[in-house]
Amino acid sequence: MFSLKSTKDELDRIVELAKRRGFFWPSFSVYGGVSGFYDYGPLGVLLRDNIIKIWKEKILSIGGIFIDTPNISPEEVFQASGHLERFYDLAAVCASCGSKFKVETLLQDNGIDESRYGEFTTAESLNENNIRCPRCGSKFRETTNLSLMFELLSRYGDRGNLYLRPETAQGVFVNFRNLLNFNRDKLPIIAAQLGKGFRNEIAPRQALLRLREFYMGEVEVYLSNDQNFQPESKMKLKLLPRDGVTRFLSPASAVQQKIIRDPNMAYFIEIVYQILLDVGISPERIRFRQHREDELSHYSSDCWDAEVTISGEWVEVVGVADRGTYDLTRHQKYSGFDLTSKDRQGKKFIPRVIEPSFGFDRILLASMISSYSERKKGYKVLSLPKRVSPYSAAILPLLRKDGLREWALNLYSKYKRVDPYATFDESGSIGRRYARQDEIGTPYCVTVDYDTLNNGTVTVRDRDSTKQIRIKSEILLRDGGILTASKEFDFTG
RNA sequence: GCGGGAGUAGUGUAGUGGUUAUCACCGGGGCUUCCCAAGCCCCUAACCCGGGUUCGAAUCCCGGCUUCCGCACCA
Repeated sequence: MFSLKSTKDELDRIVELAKRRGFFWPSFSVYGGVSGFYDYGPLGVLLRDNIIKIWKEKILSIGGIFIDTPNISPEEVFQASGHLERFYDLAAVCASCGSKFKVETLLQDNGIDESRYGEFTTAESLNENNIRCPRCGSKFRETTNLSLMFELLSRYGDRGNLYLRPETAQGVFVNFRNLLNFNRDKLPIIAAQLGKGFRNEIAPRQALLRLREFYMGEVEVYLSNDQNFQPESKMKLKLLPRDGVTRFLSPASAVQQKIIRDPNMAYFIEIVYQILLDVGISPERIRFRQHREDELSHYSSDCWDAEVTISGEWVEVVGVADRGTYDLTRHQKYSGFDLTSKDRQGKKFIPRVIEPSFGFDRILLASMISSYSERKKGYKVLSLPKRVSPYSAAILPLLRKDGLREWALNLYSKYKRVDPYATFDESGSIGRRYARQDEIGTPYCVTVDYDTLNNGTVTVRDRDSTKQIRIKSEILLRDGGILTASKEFDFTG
């Protein structure tokens, strides 16, 4: 997965810009920092919210509903989900070199049946069976739990521990009954949740690519037993199925050709693709890769990842997993609660679940990287889609004198009432201000100049072409502000 | 978590035992300027943290933290 890295690659460049301009910063840096955590700065918050809004509106547009459940969950949930079992790796620590190895792997490497796992939970048991450190050949000192879940110190009565959720999905599963009632017993249901997930990564790295606390948007699609979803568009996308042969197909033809087995999966792959394009990731950077059998997580029977190329690596930004009936079956078993639905004949069944799971921090990074380009002498431009950019417009006085500043400030305060996503800048030369706005992706700069004083017109500069038009300033003050007005702008002249 | 590199203003850097700690960009103020990081003047701002060696440490040593590269991990 990892490959060559140039001295100053695209990830480095974006991280440098992001830190400098206030998109994101490493957390707790005044105390030396803690790896795996990043703070969003003022521009990052706006950018992230815009990206999430696009996601949310797309999910709503296909009939989705949203819920919001706690970050903290009791042990029962993760016993049922299988996370406790799968997230608790036992590791052996070498007495000599201090290296840690998963006990499970050690057993495999020593040809010991893994079902005997329970016998090898202590360093003594490993040493007695002559299992030695693969690195230096020494004995093991101890075994420790490597938990990928954050466990809270506060316990939940005598019912076990509390954990920070490693995924938001479980909150949607345990609410299945409520969701079914809400939807008047009808399937399919598209139920989504935006929230944070927490994983105690061993080696978080590469800024927002691997965080310990991150924004997820998980969509749990409960399928009915008959009519569900069919892919529609003819848009072709890059597919890399398990056979390793890359194809360029629409999801619909991929189903016909049996590249994607299930039309529901294909439909959501299509939805995911549209969202990624809408937030500004260029199609050449996107592919959908099917997981290998041995790569599938404990709950899924099929999975297609949306991957984006960043600094020459393919990075997962969305996973579209077929979770089958795994989660509801488990929760029904562990809770004793009826989590079935009824088909038209009144027969009970547990619905199958398709899950598109979005990692917004990575999507944000991919969007920035994909939008980044340089003009002359290091002049940087973020060509983010208009609706994604932190600011919709910057209002600028050409000069600070002769009443231009006052005029611009007045326009700014009126403009903020129709569109609060605007900024004002009067420092430095006009060229410098255009450069600043280009660098943070502001699509339009509105400049108040001497003609404005005479006839109330302003210039509007387009970020991508740097061309300008002149319009009456009142046009900007209509509902929707500049993003609506811009539909009638023509910068080609 | 292991092994190896590296941590100096907001950003990128120079500095190999004694410097008012370099330079550039950014940022701020002023002059100028009727549209694309122009020019001139001024200013703010840094040696990751803790111990040690030394008369003296940004510099050498130890530990921690962070970061990068590789390995492992990424349910």
